[in-house]
Amino acid sequence: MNEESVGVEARQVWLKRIESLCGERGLQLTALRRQILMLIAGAGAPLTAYALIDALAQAQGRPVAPPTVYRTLDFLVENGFVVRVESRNAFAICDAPGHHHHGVMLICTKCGTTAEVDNHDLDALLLQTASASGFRLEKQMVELEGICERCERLGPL
Amino acid sequence: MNEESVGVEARQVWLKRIESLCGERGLQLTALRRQILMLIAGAGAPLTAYALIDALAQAQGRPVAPPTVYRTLDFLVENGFVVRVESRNAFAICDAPGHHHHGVMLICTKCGTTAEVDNHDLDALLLQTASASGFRLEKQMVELEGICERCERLGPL
DNA sequence: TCGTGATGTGTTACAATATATCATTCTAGC
DNA sequence: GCTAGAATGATATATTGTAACACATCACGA
Repeated sequence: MNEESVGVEARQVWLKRIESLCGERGLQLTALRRQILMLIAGAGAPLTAYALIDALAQAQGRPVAPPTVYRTLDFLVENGFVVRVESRNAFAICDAPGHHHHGVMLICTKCGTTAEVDNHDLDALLLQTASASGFRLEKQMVELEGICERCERLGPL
Repeated sequence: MNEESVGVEARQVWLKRIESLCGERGLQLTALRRQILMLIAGAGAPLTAYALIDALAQAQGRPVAPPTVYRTLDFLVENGFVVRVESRNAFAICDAPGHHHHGVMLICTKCGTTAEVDNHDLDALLLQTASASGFRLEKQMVELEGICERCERLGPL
């Protein structure tokens, strides 16, 4: 359906980055966590927890229970390695790993791919918008749905 | 837990506005739809579908099945009378009813209340951010979590 | 008047997403 | 090796959402 979202080499670089962050922070990048990271990175689009459960069961030849996967996802999200796409109940790689998520998620309704973009002005404006209402901002979620460039080019159908 | 989000009179005005929009557009504001609108409007915070199911069962003295409620919510969301809060799987009134939702949702993590604010600059910036990536924007979801002014004033606890 | 189609609601069954709880295993550091 | 904390396994269940079909109502033209 989709080409892979990141090339194999890019994925390796990205994983290295996460490994080193884990080193710095004293976090354990266990086999399971690594495996889930690579599954998400290798998918062309965000994966749901249950898609991961299936993929893991496939890969390991035995069932993996939901709590196991959700816990791992919690870890990955908390540490900014993965982002939860709220409007899809799915998880995507965070391509500025380690920062707490702070970007805009562009979600193509045709092919399902997502792209993350950062925009400092936008962040500032969101903060200002919140402050103007006396609201102390702690976490932002910006998800935009539409048609990605590639699908737009490929035309209708 | 919460005071009501809108006073009774304000709620009436708001319902009138929706009634007239339905008139203009040839939509039927049936008893069930009206009842669900009022339940959402009367709650201090967004309601989940199942909270509505319970409330309706209470009010009507007989069970109401999920599809009934979800269909009604679909109608209300499609027509811009209610907004779905993605990060909470819940539904809140849209206080510029009839426009397709386009605002920023401020969600207090302490008391659970939400407030909707519009910001034209923000919309423009989002559109620009999407365009810059060749993305054709169709729908935006901006949800900000934090502490609302009231909870901030009332202090820790 | 009688269809007939469009719309809204009821009902049953089930699918998909997520969490609570307790048991077990692993690992780092002593 | 021991032990405390972290990570994972396992079972059960809670929460959120849909598919599919039946029934009811109403407007409108034959």
